[in-house]
Parts: sequence; structure tokens; C-alpha cells
Amino acid sequence: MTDKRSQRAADRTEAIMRTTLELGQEIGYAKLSIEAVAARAGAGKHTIYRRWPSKGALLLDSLLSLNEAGLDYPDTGDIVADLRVQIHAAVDLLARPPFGPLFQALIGEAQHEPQVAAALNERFIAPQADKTVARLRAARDQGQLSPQFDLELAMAILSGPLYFQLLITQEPLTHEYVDRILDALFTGIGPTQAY
Amino acid sequence: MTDKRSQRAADRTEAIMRTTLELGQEIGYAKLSIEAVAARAGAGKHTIYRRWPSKGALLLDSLLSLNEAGLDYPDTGDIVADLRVQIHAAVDLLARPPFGPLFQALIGEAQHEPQVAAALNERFIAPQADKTVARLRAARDQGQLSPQFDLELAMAILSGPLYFQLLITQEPLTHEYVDRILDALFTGIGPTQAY
Amino acid sequence: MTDKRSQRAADRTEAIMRTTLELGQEIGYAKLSIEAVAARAGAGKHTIYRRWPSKGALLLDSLLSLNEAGLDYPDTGDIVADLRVQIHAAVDLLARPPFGPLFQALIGEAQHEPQVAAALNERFIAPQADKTVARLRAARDQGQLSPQFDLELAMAILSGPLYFQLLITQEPLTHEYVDRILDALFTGIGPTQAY
Amino acid sequence: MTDKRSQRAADRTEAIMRTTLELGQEIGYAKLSIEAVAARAGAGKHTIYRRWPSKGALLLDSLLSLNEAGLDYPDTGDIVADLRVQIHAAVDLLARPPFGPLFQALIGEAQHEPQVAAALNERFIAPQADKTVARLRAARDQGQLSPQFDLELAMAILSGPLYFQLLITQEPLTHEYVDRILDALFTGIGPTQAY
DNA sequence: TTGTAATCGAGACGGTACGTCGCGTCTTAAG
DNA sequence: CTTAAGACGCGACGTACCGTCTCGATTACAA
Repeated sequence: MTDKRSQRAADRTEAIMRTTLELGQEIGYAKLSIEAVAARAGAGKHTIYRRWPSKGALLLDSLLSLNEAGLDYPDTGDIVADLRVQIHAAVDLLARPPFGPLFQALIGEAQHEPQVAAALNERFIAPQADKTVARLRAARDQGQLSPQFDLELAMAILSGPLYFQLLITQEPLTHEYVDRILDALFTGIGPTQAY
Repeated sequence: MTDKRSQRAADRTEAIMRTTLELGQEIGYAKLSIEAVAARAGAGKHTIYRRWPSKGALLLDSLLSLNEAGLDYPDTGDIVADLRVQIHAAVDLLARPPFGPLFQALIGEAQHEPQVAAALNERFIAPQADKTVARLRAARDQGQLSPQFDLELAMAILSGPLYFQLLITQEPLTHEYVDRILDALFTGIGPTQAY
Repeated sequence: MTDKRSQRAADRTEAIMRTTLELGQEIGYAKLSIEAVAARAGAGKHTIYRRWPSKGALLLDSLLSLNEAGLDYPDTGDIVADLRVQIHAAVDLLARPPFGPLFQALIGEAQHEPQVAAALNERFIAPQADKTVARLRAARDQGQLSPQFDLELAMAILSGPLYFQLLITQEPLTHEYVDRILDALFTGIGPTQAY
Repeated sequence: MTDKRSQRAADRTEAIMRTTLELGQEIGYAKLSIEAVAARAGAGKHTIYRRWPSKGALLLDSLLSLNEAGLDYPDTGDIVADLRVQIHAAVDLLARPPFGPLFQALIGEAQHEPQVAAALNERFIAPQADKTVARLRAARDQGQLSPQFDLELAMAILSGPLYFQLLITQEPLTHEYVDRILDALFTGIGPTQAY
């Protein structure tokens, strides 16, 4: 399949990403320099620059190499239970090393590198969101949700508070908090009587 | 009020922050260097470092100098209408120059500078959140919301999707989107029948 | 004699010079900064700049405060013996702490500060040279030296090799070396037969 | 001779030293900064620091590049005449631009950088001194000087007064002064009768 | 005895340069 | 043709001192 040449290249690519993860965990992704990665990996800087245009791009690939499979949704027929399982898993991934700090650093990079933001969206955020929307759509098609149920909005309401806590208040993400959001979304937050 | 010495200091502080805002708008906050701010402001670098420990801290103060009053909530008695007005204003502020790009850059900085994250929270995020919670509490006390209404969670559901869009998907924030979130929160998102 | 005002001033002057000597011995006169002297002496920088225009000038005064009396020549009637005593004493002073290193540093400063060079000459070098010339003149007047004896040149031949060794080759100055120079000057270096 | 890699390096080295000489003549070697040399030479500061550990070391190499051949002694059989020619040439070199001011600055640096002092000695002072001593030795071997003639001391007596005048009294060095020293050394300074 | 003028410690300020780091580009030699 | 190695121009970092300046507090003298 892959000939000898691309095997050599793949080896180098993999070694560089592995070094990025190691070094990032040791000294922090913010302080990570391409210079240091090259030195530690025994790679020339050229070899890195040939593959990735920026530190953000390298971080993104390194991140994705940690989660190649993605998080897949179960479909047991119970939409709330399935979302709960899935979001608990997502939170476990996002909030803990080695994925968590790297993910956070990457979002930091994305704020001043539009290309990183776009790539992050396209390759990680959107696929995850799509899976959530797809699972919700299935539930709606099965009549578990009303026909007017706004799939995209529901996804945003499920995700937004988590990112808010991860990036802004930087408090720990708990399963309990996820459950409260699910509750609020599917059983209502309580204003019904008053309205 | 302020004696001569602190007046001099205040003048310098103000000049540096003003230059930071100017230069940041011209070349982008990511490319902004303390060196360049010092040169443009006619200040020594020491004078900047004496006041702010990092670029992030300087950005934070400059940001806050743009919005010294904060965004205040109206209380017309109609909680949904009041929130709508308030959040529309917030979105207008957060998503547009000069505040928007600087705010975004600052959150980027916060991802790898815990002190910046803490200061940002303490001095901007938390006060705004507190105002929202306070307005919601007033509504609950007036019986417009059920006694079980989770104030903090509501605030997170109102804020989270906005930050998600601002920082992650980086799509434009519209008043219409705010309205959809408000609707979902206060009238339910639609699963009621199915449950 | 000195009124109260000048007493206060003299105290400060003396404290600054003493600190200069202390600090210079600790960290080396090359690394010495006026900033550090001021801090250590508990003096304002202004107080130093009011008295001395440059680090070199401060060093010079500090140096001279170590040797206020100067080196005085004995006159026992034996010119060679008197010179020997005197030059041995000079060498002991010039080549040893605390005078030596400071003197060396000062000559270093003098190479790029003409005013320091001039002041050093006027206040230290020339007076010493004059004493030597005066002692030689007395010997010539007493008939111990021929009427054609070149006083200035003799002084230069006695001093030059010492400074050469102190500043250029930076080898230790010994009494034995001084004796060899005196021998060469007064008994001839040995070419007589061949000429 | 030199391969391509060292040719590139040699070009940079040479350009930096040439700029050092130019700039030093324009603004004085004391005010010379590595920053300014780098800027004028179109070189990175790193490129300079990679080659020379200090300003003094750079000055030394620049100095030596001005006098790569060294001053060679004639040997006409007449030791005094040969020394005269040679020392006149040395004085002409040492006391005049471009060599003189740079040499003086370098000795200034040497007073607070032992490594510069050592290098200066090894690469300039000692070789010159050795040539003088060698020429004197040849004369002694040929019977022009007595067997007891102290070669090293003679060299010091010839050199010392010149350096004394160059560095300490900072009066101009003349050929006439050199002749007086030669006279004193080889015909005696005149005390003979009295002793 | 009380201004008033000089001096002081303290340290902020605009600068210049330091020596280091990392960027992204480049050149070379080895495979 | 790709690599490891690393030199290079560049720009910024954060620090150290420079010499000037303002600011009260502390003296000492003259009114």
C-alpha cells in the first residue's frame, strides 16, 4: 500500500507528533517551540515546516492523532440516555490530560490564527457536532422529539455551557453538570408554571 | 483628589492603554508587541512592565477601559424582554470592533496564562454573569419564574452558545440567534409532547 | 573649619566613596554601576551625579581617598637606595588590593574618557612623577649624576616597564624586577664593552 | 582551500569586522555597540555572538585584521639602526588611526576582561616582543652586545616608556622620543662618571 | 520662629543596549 | 529527493543602567 518512501515520511511525521505531545505535556503547549520539537525529535526544522505551516497546525494534527476514532454515539432508542453517555465521554476526554490541555491550547491558538480555527472546526468540532445532530434527528424522526425541535440549537445548548466552563470560567467539568444541562433541555428549566 | 504624582502615573497608564488599542486595531492584537507599544506611546518598556506583568494583563486593562460602565440590565418587569435587550447589547459589544477582536484575543491569551484567565473572569466575566443572575433572581422572587428555576444554569445556557459561536465556530453572532436561545430557554425547545 | 552644611555634604561624599570601594572590591570595578552604589549607600542617584560627572570620576576620587598622603621619597643621600625604597613602595601599592585593581580599572576607563585620563594624570600620575624627577634632580645637583642626565627620561624608564607589566602583560610586579630596572638604568645594561 | 561552507562563514566574519572598524572610526570604539555593528553589517546579533564572546574579542580580531603581516625587523647588522627603524614603524602604527585608537580602546577593554588581556598578549604583544628579543639575541650572538645583556629587560625598557606615554600621559609619541630611549639604553643615560 | 531655600532619599521616566530565544528561510552533506 | 544539522537575518523578549526629572521629607539660614 504505502511504498518505502512514504513509510519513511510517515515515520518522521509520527515521530514529530509524538515528540510534540511529550514535550507539550512536560513544558506546556504555550511554551512549545518548533525549535525544541525538532531538537528533541532529532528532526530538521525543515522537515517540520514541510509538513505543517504553523505551530497550531502541528498541534491540531497531534491532537487528532490522540483521538483517531472519534467519539461515537450509541443508539439504544433512548435519546436522553444516549446523549448522556456520549457527553459524559466527551467531557472525560476534553477535560483531562493528555487531550484536555492540548485542546485548550489549540483553541487559544485558533483565536489569532483563522486558518487554525477553520481547520479545528472542520476536522474536530463539526464532525462531533454533526454526530450529535444526527442522533437528535434520528430521535425526532422516531417521534421522540417534536417535529419543530431545533436540532442545531439543541446541540449548541448542550455544547455551549461546557465550552464556557472549559474556556472562560475554567472550572472543572463534571458529569453532574452535564446532567443538569440535559435536564434543562429535555424537561424544561422550570418557568412553565409561571408562563 | 489624586495628587500630582499619581496624576503623572495615570497619564502614562492611560497613554499606554490608548496606544495598545490603536496599534492592536491596526496590526492585530496577536502581532502586538510590548516593544511596539512602548515605541508608539513614547514610553520606555520598563514603564509598561512596571504596570503589567504580561501582554495579556495589558490587553485586559485596555479592554476594560473601553467598557468602564459595564452593561446594565433594565428592569421593566418583563424578564424575557429585559434579557433580550441586555443580551442584544452584549452581543453588539462582544462581536464588533473595537471590543470584539480584543476580547477574542484576550480569551486566546487566557488559554495559556492562568493569571490572565483568572483576572478576566474576576473583572469582566463574573460581574456580567452576576448581573444576569441578579436579574433572573428578581424575576423569580416576583413569581415570574418557578421557585426551582436554576439561575446559574440559565445564565450558562444563555451565555454558552454565544461564546461557542464566538470562539469555536467563529460565525457571526446575530440578534436572531439570541432570540432563539431565549425562546428555547423560556418556552421550551419542543420535546414536551414527546415526553 | 567646615560649617554644618559642608559637614553634611562631606559625610555623604565620604559614604558614597566608601561604598564605591566596598562594592568595587566585591563585584569588580568594571561591573560597578552608579545605580548599585546609590542603592547600597542609601543615597539618591542625584546626590552622586551632583558630585561626579561619570563613573570614572567617582573611581578617581575613591582611589585618591585611599592614598591621600601620596608616596614620599626619602633622601638619605644615596639616590639609588632611595629610589629603590620608593619604587618598592609604589609597586606594593599599585599591584595589590585595594589600590591595585581600582587603579587598573581607572586606567581602563581613562582609555575612553579623555577627561578621566586628564584628571588621573593631573592628580595622581604627574605628582608622583614630579617627586621622582625632583629626587633625581637633587641627586644631579649634588653631583651624583652627570649634568647631562635626562631626568624625565630616567623617570619614564623607571616607570614604563612597570606599567607595561601591570597593564599589558599583566604579570605580577616584583621587587626583584624593580631592582633589575634600577641596575640597568644606573650601571648600564651591558653593551658598553661592545660599543 | 576553504570549502564552500567556510567561505560563507568567512565572508560574514570579514563583513562584521570591516563594519566594526568603520563604525568604530566614526563614533569611537567606546560607544560602539554590538547592536549597531549588527545593524550596519546587515547581520543578526546571533551571528556576531556566535563568533566573538565579547566586544573586546571582536575588537581584537578587527585590530589584527589590520596588521596581518606584523612588523618585521630588518637585520642590516647594525642593531641600533635596525631597532630604530623598527620602533619608528611601530610607533607610527600604534599612535595613528586606524590602528591607534582601536589599540588603545582594546587595552582599555583588557583592563576589565582578563580573557581579552590574555588574547591581546598572546596574539599581538608577545609576538612583537619576541621579534624584538630575537633581533637583540642575534646581535648578542654576533658579539655586538655583551654576553650578560638582559634581552627581556631591554625589550621592556624600549617598550615600557612608549606604552606609558600612549596610555597614561597620552602625549603624542615621536620618533625623537624613541631615539632618546635608544640612546639611553645603548650609550648609557649619563651617570657613568658619577658612579 | 518661622518661612524659604538647598539638599537629600527615593524612584519614575525615556532611552539604549544587553544577551537570549524563536521564527521561517537558507545551505550543505549524507543517505 | 528527503533528511539532520544548523547558520542566517530578523524581531521581540525581559533586564540593567544610563542620566534626567519630579516628589515629599529633612535641614539650616535669614527674616
